[in-house]
Amino acid sequence: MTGGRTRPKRPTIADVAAEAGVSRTTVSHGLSGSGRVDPQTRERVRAAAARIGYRPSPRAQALRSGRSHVIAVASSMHPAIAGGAAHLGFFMEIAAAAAERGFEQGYVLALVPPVTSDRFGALTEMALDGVLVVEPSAGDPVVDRLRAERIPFVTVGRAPDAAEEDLVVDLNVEETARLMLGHLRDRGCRQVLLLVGDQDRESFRAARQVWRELAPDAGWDIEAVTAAESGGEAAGEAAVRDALTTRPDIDGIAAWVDAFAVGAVRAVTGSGRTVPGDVAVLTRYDGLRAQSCEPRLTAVDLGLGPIARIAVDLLLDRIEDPERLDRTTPRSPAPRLVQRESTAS
Amino acid sequence: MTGGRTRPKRPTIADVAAEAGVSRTTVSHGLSGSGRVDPQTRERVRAAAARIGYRPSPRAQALRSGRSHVIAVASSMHPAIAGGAAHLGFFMEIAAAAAERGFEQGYVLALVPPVTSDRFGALTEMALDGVLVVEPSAGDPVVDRLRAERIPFVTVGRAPDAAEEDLVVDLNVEETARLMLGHLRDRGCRQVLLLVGDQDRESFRAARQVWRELAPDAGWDIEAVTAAESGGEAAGEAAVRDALTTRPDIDGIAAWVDAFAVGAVRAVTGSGRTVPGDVAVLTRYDGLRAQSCEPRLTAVDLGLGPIARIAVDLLLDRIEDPERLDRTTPRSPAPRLVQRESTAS
DNA sequence: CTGAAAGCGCTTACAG
DNA sequence: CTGAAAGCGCTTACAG
Repeated sequence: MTGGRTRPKRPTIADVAAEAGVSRTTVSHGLSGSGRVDPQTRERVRAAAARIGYRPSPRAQALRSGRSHVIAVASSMHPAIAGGAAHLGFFMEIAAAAAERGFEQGYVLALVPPVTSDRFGALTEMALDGVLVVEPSAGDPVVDRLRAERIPFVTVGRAPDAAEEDLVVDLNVEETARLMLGHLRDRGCRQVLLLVGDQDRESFRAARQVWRELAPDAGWDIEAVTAAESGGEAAGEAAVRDALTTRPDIDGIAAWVDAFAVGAVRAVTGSGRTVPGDVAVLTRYDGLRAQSCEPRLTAVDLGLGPIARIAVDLLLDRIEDPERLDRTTPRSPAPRLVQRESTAS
Repeated sequence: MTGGRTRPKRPTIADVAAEAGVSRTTVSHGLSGSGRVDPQTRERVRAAAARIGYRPSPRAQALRSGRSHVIAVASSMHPAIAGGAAHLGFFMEIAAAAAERGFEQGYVLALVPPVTSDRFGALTEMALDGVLVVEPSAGDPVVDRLRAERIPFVTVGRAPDAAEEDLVVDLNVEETARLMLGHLRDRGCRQVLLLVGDQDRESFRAARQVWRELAPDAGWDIEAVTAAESGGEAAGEAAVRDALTTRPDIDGIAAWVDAFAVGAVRAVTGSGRTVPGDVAVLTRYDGLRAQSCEPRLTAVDLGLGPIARIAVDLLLDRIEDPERLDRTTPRSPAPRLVQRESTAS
């Protein structure tokens, strides 16, 4: 008993085999339930495994099976938007729900932080079985990378340049746009400013399209305005400040990004106007930003939780059967307008 | 050329060896930079690898090295608190910062959702190199599990029953308690109610202790009140409603959980009193909840981002050198009181 | 400087 | 029903 005690190595399947007096094959079958094993033998194997505290090595299983049981959620959105000052919002809400669903199914969900393109390589250095991509833009670098590396992925929201074979969970962008812009119209807004991000995303496209549909009858004639997604609240504020100078008749603002909406309120207030008295403001994503803004913002409940779950299930289907042809996606929950003070009449 | 095209298998190190006309050993050395390889040979290997699009298999590397390069962040806090209605808050703020730091270091961060104890087994079925545990309670089941499985972990905040050898990043609980309760005292509160969660956490202990220190001089004589962490805002509201009935002289409330603070404000308002006119309210964590509450809540900026980074670095040190004895932890940033309307004089 | 061989810990045809 | 053997794709002593 001289010499330091060596750290006890964790038992392997060979140890169980020795303990139970059977082969490794039989241990594997006995423990996993695959193949036919005599019930008595199986019981012996189980007991032996329990006795020595055996737990199969996930790393070995991963190599053998090609599955790491790790999925990830990624976004090409700029950190200022994806995370926000307090690192919260759209992205994290999806991540939290996806993590929960994944865990239920035996997968762990990794958070890929918003990174610059030179770090995308790292994405494929990790053993990811699949990836959820949140609101991809046209030519999204994350999507490109995933496609090139043949890593299964599902987009939450359709990329404007989505390929036929891409798996997509719809964000109901058109319906959402109708809810928002229809609300401003019904409320009687005479001149509605549309404020979207500078990336080419499907939700922005839908916003523009629906705006154009409604504009003629409603008498709206302002061009949509764009703000840098990387600019966050300040960018939204600047854009609206400029717009109000050029077009003092604006009495409604639909800001597609919640950070922009907060900036929009500041710009309106800063110009001596009131919300909603002089200008009504609403935004798409009903997160804490919308709820914490003063006044509280009318926004859309997109059902991000259920949507994230659907996306995870779809991704796991694809991972577990990469050849399946069925690409029908369960319907996403319908978006719902949550009216608050910012558009009160 | 009959038969369907078979899916091209991704190249392995053997393919590179063949392409470059060297052994697998040399490819491995050449690509990783380990061992000595003739520069010319190395270049040939690099070129061959690039030509056939070789990427080392992370799963094989994981088995060989025992490192999956996946770390996780977990919490035993109840979902209602850890996640909250919109799935945000304390936990996610730490997760976001930790994910960023981990990614920089070549690790991916997984989100372990708040789960019931019967699912903790799943924790060890995943190939995790290490885990960050957020604010463990005494007897925390996640910590127990990790210890039993010898999985490296770092706690963010000290467990009341932390072992000597545990790695801990301090949350400065005592300093935080002094900031909060000192502020209420300095503001002139005559009777301060302390509201903490029903789990045994270090931060709650510090709150009680500092309260007891200040109470004699300040003339405070109410026992601290506890609310079920699983009850969220409603639990906080109920607890404060009861307290106000028994002790109508309460003019200050320090709610250690932000959800409780929101409930506290409701209870105060619901009793016909005003915040901060009749009762001042403050809370520990300065998240969106504190900022979005009406009125906005005085709270403490704990520096969760920097703290999460420190925790990740500590965890990776431990993972990469499990035997190291040095347990000194970098100092966490000092907490800072953020004064808002809820405690205005 | 280069390579043959062992081995990380499993699972899965394949024989018996 | 049970087991010997191959193999997933690497890396690392060890020889040469």
